[in-house]
Amino acid sequence: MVLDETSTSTKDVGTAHAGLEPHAPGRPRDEVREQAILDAALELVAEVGYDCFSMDSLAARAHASKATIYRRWSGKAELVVEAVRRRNCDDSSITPDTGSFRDDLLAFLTAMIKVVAEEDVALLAGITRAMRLDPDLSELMRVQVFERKHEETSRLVARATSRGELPGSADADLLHEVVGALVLNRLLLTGDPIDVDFLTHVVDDVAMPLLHR
Amino acid sequence: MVLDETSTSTKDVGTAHAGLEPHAPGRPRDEVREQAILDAALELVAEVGYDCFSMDSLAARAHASKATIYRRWSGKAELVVEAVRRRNCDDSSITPDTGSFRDDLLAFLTAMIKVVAEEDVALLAGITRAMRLDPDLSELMRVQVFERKHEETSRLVARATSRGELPGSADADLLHEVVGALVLNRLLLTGDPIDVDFLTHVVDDVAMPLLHR
Amino acid sequence: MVLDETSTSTKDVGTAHAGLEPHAPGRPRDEVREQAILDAALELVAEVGYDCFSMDSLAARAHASKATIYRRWSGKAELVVEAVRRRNCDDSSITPDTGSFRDDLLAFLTAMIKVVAEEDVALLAGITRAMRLDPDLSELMRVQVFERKHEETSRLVARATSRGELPGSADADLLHEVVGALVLNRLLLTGDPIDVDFLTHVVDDVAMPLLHR
Amino acid sequence: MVLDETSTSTKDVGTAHAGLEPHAPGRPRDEVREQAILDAALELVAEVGYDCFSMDSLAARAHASKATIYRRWSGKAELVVEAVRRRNCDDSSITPDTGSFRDDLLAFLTAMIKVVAEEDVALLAGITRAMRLDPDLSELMRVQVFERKHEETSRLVARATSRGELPGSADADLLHEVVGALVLNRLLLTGDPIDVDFLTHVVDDVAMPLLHR
DNA sequence: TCGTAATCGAGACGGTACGTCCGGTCTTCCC
DNA sequence: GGGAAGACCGGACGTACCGTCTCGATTACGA
Repeated sequence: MVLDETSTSTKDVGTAHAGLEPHAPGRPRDEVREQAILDAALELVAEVGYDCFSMDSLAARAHASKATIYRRWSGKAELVVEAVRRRNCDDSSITPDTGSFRDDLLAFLTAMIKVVAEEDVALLAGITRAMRLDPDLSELMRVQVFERKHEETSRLVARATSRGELPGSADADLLHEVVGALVLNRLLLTGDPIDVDFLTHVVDDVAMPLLHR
Repeated sequence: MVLDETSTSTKDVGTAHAGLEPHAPGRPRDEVREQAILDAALELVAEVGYDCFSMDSLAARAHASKATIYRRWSGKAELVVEAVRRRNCDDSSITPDTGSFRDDLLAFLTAMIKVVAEEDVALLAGITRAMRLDPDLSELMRVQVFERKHEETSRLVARATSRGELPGSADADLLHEVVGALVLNRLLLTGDPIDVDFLTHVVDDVAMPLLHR
Repeated sequence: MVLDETSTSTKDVGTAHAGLEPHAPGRPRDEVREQAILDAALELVAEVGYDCFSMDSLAARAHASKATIYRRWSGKAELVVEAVRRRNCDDSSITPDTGSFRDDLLAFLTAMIKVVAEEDVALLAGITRAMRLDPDLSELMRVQVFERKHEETSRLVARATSRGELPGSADADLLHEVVGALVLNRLLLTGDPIDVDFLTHVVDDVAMPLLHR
Repeated sequence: MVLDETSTSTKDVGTAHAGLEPHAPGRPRDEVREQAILDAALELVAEVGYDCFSMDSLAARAHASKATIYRRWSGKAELVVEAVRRRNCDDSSITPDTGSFRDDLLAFLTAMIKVVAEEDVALLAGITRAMRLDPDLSELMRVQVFERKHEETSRLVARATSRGELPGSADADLLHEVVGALVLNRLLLTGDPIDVDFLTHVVDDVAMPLLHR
């Protein structure tokens, strides 16, 4: 399975190199256990932070033994990175189309917030320091949490431009940068809630003016 | 001085009721040691993060005994909070006046960056998770790092408005929010350098358009 | 052998109830570590003395963690005593046979002194206080240092009695008690050297008169 | 300097060897404090034992500062020794005279035991190690605890000799050595109680036979 | 009547060791 | 292979004592 490729991560020793493997001796690993461990890892990072989460507590929460964990990953860092990478990405958020770019953007942001909220911000807060030490983890996290929305933002802007709602100079990248920054600012620094009022403020006071020149 | 008010922090017993205090018996606490400990604490939080810094390493770095530390603070949390609160705030940054609001803003941001940079971002990253658990610490940190610039930003905008450079509708609070968010975004999430190019981008692509409507 | 009984000392839980023990769960204790710790303890006691040796230095020298040490022994005293108890007891001191009881006794005491000397007296002095708090410890130490010689003393006296050198009333226990006491007196109280002159004095002025009535 | 004289303390109680001493400048030491400290030290040793009593607790109980203590004695051992040395030696133990040497000796030992018991043995045990490091201390302790009885023993023996109860060869020194050793042996090593049975054993099985040849 | 100098109680100081606990890893059982 | 249990090393924890130092206050001289 390709799964092995991902799971063994970076320093994969190259065990599963074919596909017709005659089936390794002994009992095969339980994929269910693997996923349970990764899920528990994400929960714990969100709850207590990267530095403070222990393999003991992970084992307890995932109902797995520490031996089972260390059989798959070499340590905490590798485990967390893979957990972040494999997060369930149900980007089922269909780009809305209300006919008005402003309303589309507001709807999109509202939907996004539901996904990012609490869950991600805790993860982000828990992993902030680790990110500063590991550029790969940093990049991964950034892409995971924010970059996914980039493409959709571009789609939204392009559609509005083609409809003549926005001028050709409208910069989707800038929009993405600024909106993302404002959201992050609330999430990590001020701690104020991310609600409809805030999003309306973002859209009307920042996004729209910027896109119209 | 108000400083005394703040410095005696949380557990101020309220002894200092005048200035003629009858003076406690025994050898007085050494303020120098206190400051050395707080300084070392900030360094350590910046270097290894809140969760990973140990009282032993703090004692070693501050050339203090653990007893001396525990005599003043009950534990790590209390100590770090006070360390953050008492940081040296040499806000000697005189508001620049080049005649052009754009240049003033750019100069101001450039100066600000020199202060915030590295020093604060490491502290911020180290303390991010702790902030989520302690709203007071969060608020403290926010004020410490960002809020101080709020007033100065307002001054800048007011001057430009009175000179007719900016319209009366120019919103200094909005400017502060957006600029701060963009900087934070770079500091914590993307990790890209905060240089002149970036600040020019912020001023010309975001700040100026927003202020002119 | 009964030796095992004694060796597990005080806190023997009594698990070894046959040989088919159902076996404790988890990783078994490492006998090698145990021995390494005991060896290091004896070295340290010899080098810096009982009271100047710290559990930290012991852990460092034995390349063991303090947890490993405290898992087995409750403290320094208990540990050192077991180290002493388990040290290789090359009681190879063959009972001498010169044909004369007096000379046999003198030779025996001389040999004994070489073993007990310095090494044990320092330990004895260091542990005296601990002995007063823990009767088991006291008994252990007493047996270690003095009781071993009891049997041999008895043998010596029995042989002399059967040869007609000593009257049937000769009391080996009394001999052992008095001689041991005199030696201890010098070791701990007066500090005078335990040399041939002293031993001769003990034999001629005390032991012989007592045995002959 | 006279300072050295006073500061070396221990072995020099009566510096006031005339009354015309040039007199040191500054405030003279308070003899009352000195005695209060020594008294408190003896109390503490009796209550918690030599090794469990701390200089802090001593300072607290004597209402003295640690500086005051360390100004006079260099450490715990020296202090305790002086406390012992200076304690009220109501050697009022009138040498008994029952008409029989055996009964006199037994009565004397019984009286002696009451004095030495518990109080001294704890001190002895606690200080054993310190004694090994400081010969002066050792000698002091030895004289304090045992030597005082030497003279009385001699008197007893002399009287019995003159009465014809004991042969002229009776050796009082030997008696003192052996009896002292046997008592010490019980006190420190075996821990068995020092009761009438034991003293009778000492007198009848050891002392009497030795004195009669 | 001062000034000097050493005392006093109180307690902070840097260190060191304590015994406990936890984290990450390894090692044994048994299924 | 998998789970459970627990030993392993390392190291941080907070406490206690050590012996020294530093306060302000006190106390005796000698000027």
